[in-house]
Amino acid sequence: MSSPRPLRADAARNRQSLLAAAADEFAERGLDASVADIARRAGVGKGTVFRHFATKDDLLAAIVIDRIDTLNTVGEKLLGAADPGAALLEFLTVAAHQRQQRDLSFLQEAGDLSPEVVRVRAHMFDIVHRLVDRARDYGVVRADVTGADVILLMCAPNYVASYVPDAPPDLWRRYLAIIFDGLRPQSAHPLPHPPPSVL
Amino acid sequence: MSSPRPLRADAARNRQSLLAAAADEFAERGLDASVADIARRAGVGKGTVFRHFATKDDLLAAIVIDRIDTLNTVGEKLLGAADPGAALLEFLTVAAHQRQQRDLSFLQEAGDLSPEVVRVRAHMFDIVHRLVDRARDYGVVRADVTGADVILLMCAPNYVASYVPDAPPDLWRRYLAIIFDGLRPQSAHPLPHPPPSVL
DNA sequence: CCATAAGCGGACCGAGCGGTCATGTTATCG
DNA sequence: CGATAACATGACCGCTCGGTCCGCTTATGG
Repeated sequence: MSSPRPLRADAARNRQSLLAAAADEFAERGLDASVADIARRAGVGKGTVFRHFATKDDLLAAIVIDRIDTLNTVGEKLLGAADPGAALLEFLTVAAHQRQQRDLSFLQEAGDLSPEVVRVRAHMFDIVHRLVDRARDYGVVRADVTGADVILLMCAPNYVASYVPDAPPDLWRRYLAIIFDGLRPQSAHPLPHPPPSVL
Repeated sequence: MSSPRPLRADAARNRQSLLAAAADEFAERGLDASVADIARRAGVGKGTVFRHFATKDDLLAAIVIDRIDTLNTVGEKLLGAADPGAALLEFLTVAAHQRQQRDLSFLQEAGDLSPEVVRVRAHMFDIVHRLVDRARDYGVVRADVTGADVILLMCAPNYVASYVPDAPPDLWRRYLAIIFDGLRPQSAHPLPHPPPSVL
């Protein structure tokens, strides 16, 4: 599984610099941040980027996989929490907090996503489904909402907040709260469209 | 105000073809649809695009202005509706229905937006604020939600629905309903962040 | 300390973009 | 109908992008 030869010391350092720089750059300028800018920010040459990541998408995938993985770890723990409603809200908070400023839209760009991304993403989807099921049984999520709905709504708070020019960094919390209130049974009105089957 | 010379017949035809083609192309491929593709779709040369619209952004602006304008007309009428709650929901439905498939994100790209866009957008913002105020007084929108909140949340349903690969064209209605339920007083929990002041 | 392989850098490439322009075409009107 | 101004066209320009490649540097193990 692990590579037979460990990385050289400087190579390992550069790899970390690159991941950090890329995460920042993607966060600030969206997914069309240029590889050259990322390299400059990391203090390395452009060639070095492609030595570590065969393609720009691979670099993005590495970041995304890391984020989803830590999110999954949080999710697994929350599956055992005492209050399933608070657990779901906490999970969504961590998720939104993680991809700060800009959505990395790792769900998009269908077709050309690596098997590894597909794997961790599927794992995350499963966790969300179970968190939602528990919260629904517990009575804090309305009966007609599915895990797929929550997965889709998960990125909305960051997206919405990104529209205000100099947004305070926690503005997304406000919209997460509003959307979460929409998931509760108390205000539930009949939904005009069935949930999506896939995801 | 109006141009002194009317357009020649063929020029007027091409202009309409271009607007329609651009609207379709932007809807399908987002705002990085190429001018060349738009021209091909409209059945004209690339140079013709720039004869009618000095820049790609101007073309986008023309579409956006038209859409916001018709939305504003609907909004004005709804300001006099009997049921302010239904009026607000109807407005949001029309808004979401209009920018089908993809968000044109006319709020973004701050800085380089034409004065005309700023004008009609400001008008729309005013209408939303009044619709929300009326709905709040009527008791169908929670006390701690502002017009700015609704403006920001307005594009979310389309955004959310755009993530599912082969989404049914009306899926956004489901998420508009959920988000709208989040705006109702029945499920309101305290919001963790103040509303944005601008907009 | 040296030999060597791993790693690095940045000039370079082809593709695609928004936008321009000289040349050819056509609607319009006296 | 003919003169002319308005219009259309697509080759072309400059630019930026993701990705390549080869000559140079440097960490590493014996």
